[in-house]
Amino acid sequence: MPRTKEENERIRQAAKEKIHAAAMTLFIQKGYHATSIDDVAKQANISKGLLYNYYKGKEELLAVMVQLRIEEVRAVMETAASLANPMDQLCYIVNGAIDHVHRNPAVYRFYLNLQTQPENDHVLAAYSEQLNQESSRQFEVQCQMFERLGAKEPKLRSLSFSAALHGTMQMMTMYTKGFPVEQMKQQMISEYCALSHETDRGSHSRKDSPSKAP
Amino acid sequence: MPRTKEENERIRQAAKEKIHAAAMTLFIQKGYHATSIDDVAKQANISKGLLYNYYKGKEELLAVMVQLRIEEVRAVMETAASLANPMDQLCYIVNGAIDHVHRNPAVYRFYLNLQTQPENDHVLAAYSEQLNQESSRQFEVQCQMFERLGAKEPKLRSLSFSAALHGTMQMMTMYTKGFPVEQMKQQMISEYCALSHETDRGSHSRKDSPSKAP
Amino acid sequence: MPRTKEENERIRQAAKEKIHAAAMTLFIQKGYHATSIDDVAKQANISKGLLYNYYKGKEELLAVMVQLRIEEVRAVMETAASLANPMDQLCYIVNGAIDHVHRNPAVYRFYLNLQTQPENDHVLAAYSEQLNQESSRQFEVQCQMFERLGAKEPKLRSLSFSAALHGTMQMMTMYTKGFPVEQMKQQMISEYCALSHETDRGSHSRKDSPSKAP
Amino acid sequence: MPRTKEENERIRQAAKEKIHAAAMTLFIQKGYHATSIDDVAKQANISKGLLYNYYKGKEELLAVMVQLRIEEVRAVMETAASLANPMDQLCYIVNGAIDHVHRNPAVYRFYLNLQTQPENDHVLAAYSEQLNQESSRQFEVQCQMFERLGAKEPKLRSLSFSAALHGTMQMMTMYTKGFPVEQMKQQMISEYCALSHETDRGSHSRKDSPSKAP
DNA sequence: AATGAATGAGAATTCATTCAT
DNA sequence: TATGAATGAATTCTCATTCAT
Repeated sequence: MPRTKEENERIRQAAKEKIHAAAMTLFIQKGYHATSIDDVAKQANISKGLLYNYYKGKEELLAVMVQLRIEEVRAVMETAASLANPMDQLCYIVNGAIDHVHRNPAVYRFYLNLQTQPENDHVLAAYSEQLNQESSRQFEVQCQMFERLGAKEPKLRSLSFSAALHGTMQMMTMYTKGFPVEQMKQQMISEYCALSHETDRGSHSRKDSPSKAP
Repeated sequence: MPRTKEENERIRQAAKEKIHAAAMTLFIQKGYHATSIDDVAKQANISKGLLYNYYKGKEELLAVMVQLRIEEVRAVMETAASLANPMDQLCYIVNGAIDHVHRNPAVYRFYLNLQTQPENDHVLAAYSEQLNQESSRQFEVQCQMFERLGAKEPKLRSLSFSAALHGTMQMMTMYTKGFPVEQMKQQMISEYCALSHETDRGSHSRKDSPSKAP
Repeated sequence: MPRTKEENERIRQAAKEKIHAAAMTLFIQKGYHATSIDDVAKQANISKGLLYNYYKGKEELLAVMVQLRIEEVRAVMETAASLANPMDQLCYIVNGAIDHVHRNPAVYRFYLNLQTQPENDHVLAAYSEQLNQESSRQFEVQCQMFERLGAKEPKLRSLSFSAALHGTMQMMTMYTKGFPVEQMKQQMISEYCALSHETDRGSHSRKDSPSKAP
Repeated sequence: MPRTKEENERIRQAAKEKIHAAAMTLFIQKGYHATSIDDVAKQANISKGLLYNYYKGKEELLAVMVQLRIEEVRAVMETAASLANPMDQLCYIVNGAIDHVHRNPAVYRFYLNLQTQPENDHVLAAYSEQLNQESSRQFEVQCQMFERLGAKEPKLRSLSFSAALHGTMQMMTMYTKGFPVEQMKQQMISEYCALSHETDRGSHSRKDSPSKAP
């Protein structure tokens, strides 16, 4: 007697999940190029053939990872956007991003690595591009937050915020031990997530520093 | 008649230089993995065999690039360190770094990619590590600059500066067109390269933001 | 309640037939090598597993096709042989063969392809051989027809007839459109299926053409 | 010291020839599908890698064979066409074709096998098509020969001739031993390569046999 | 009888590296 | 010094076949 449709579906999903998890582990650990399909199959405890039953090839495994990442990031932004006021929203972003990298630096490292792939690497460029596009989309949302916050030049402010945030995360992946996570978070928050901030500093600001213009 | 020793040496150096330039061009353009030795030899207009005469293999070509990068960065830091006052020093760093990325985003992108290589990629990890170590060294020097500047928490300040700087450069490699380079530079400068800055802002700082504590 | 023996058998036969038809369609369409077991199962709307329940493997599907072909050809020859006079017999063969190819060139093409399989292809050679043997058997029967027809050298005449017939069919599979089917048929018939023929032409025949010697 | 350009070229040509010969031997012996690249390399006594240095893949080896075949066939037709009178031309074709198959039945068998490849086999169809096109081209030339010979319906006559010739060759590949080669050749010649032929037989021809109509 | 998940052997292809010249 | 022919290990991918359910 054959298995029921549902049971098969369950088995399929479980296998796909197992493979995907194995790929993710290895890609993050050893990198995309350094991981062979054989490695993935072995890690997932299945045969190469089965892997190909579920995924078209190595590239599709990466595609799935990228897709999931995009959804993950989008979810964070949506949660942030749903918060009542822009201060909380930005705080949420800072905390979420930094905590996430803190818990799992290799993951951020992996995606940053992917995003910095040379544009002419025909295998990876597409995924790099996808991640970049998602970043752009987030950036738009962020700009609105700074607008609501009353920033004089919300775009510039948002860019500056993103730079500081990603720079911080980048550092975290490189100097894992002893990184003053909390302090950096606090600084980001006091710098960017305070309503009064710009107004306060406005009185001292200089003409050539538009985002902090008086 | 045979060439003189000097001439031979000159020829060797020229050849090595040609090869190295070819490798650099291609690695940056297509990435390390996507570039084959054949590609490099062709780009350098020499034979594969000759390439192996000068370099032990593909990896050594990368090693040379990393070495040169380290020297380049070190030179910038030394020049900066030689300037009279910390404000100028930091200004010099900001301008140098950002202008450099602005002129050639792919180069920064390449090295950032290398630096974010997974730690278990046995081929690339060593070079990634080297770059990271050099960054650490720079960081020490930077800390001294902030110390001389009178920063209350020079280490934290330096870290924050580095984060902002690298974050900015990272963004530049991803959104090349229309990036407000000058504005971002000005902001970095007004934020970090002013003596009065911390003092000024000290009066508004909050307890939970240690780096800006009075 | 369980099915009766007969019903079971009926189901089995129906399934086998379905599978075999699917295989035949695909083999003829795409060729034996280019058709996968998966393709066949899908075309037959059954599972791979069931296919293996009925047939030992891909090769057996081919064996069945070959067997059926042999029976088909044999039936034609038997019908022909049952006709009253050799003229009708040969006419029947010509008409039957050419019409069949005309209606379905791909089928003849397929079997011709199989028959021209290199002898050392261990998978297909056996089937190629079987078809050839059947051809030999037919040839014997044909020879008798030419004998009854009064041909001077029945074997040679039969060979010539077979060559002309198979040559015509071969051409038909290669130039489907615009092939002068009826004219070719008529020519074959007037050349080979007339009692008077050889006698008639005998008067002009030359010494070096033994089969047409008076 | 490197080899001279010429020497390299010689080496390259020799290797290509060796590979091509090996491929040809095996393809003819075991068939295209049953021959692996490994087989070819082994037969040629070289490494797989070298094979790929010279040929893009298995398919290109086939392409070369097809190309050579086309040239070979074309050369025969050109020589034939250069003969003084159509009788000699057709004689030359008959003798050339049949002798060739007689000496090497497997070769004709191979190309016939290729030409009868199912049209939907995407790998082989293109080559099958090429051979067919070349056959068409030859057919045109042949028609002119029959025209010069004064045939009433040169096209039909040419088709009939081709059918008889290819049919004969087909038979030869299937019943190698004891095939009455010379007799068949003589018959073809007396049937098709005689000026008087059609006129002679014209008196007996029947209405329904257009190519032999008076 | 029926299913399709799972296997693994085998095929094609790439490419860093070596070596004879 | 300089060349490029030659190698073979590593990798991706396919598919006939098995087997638990």
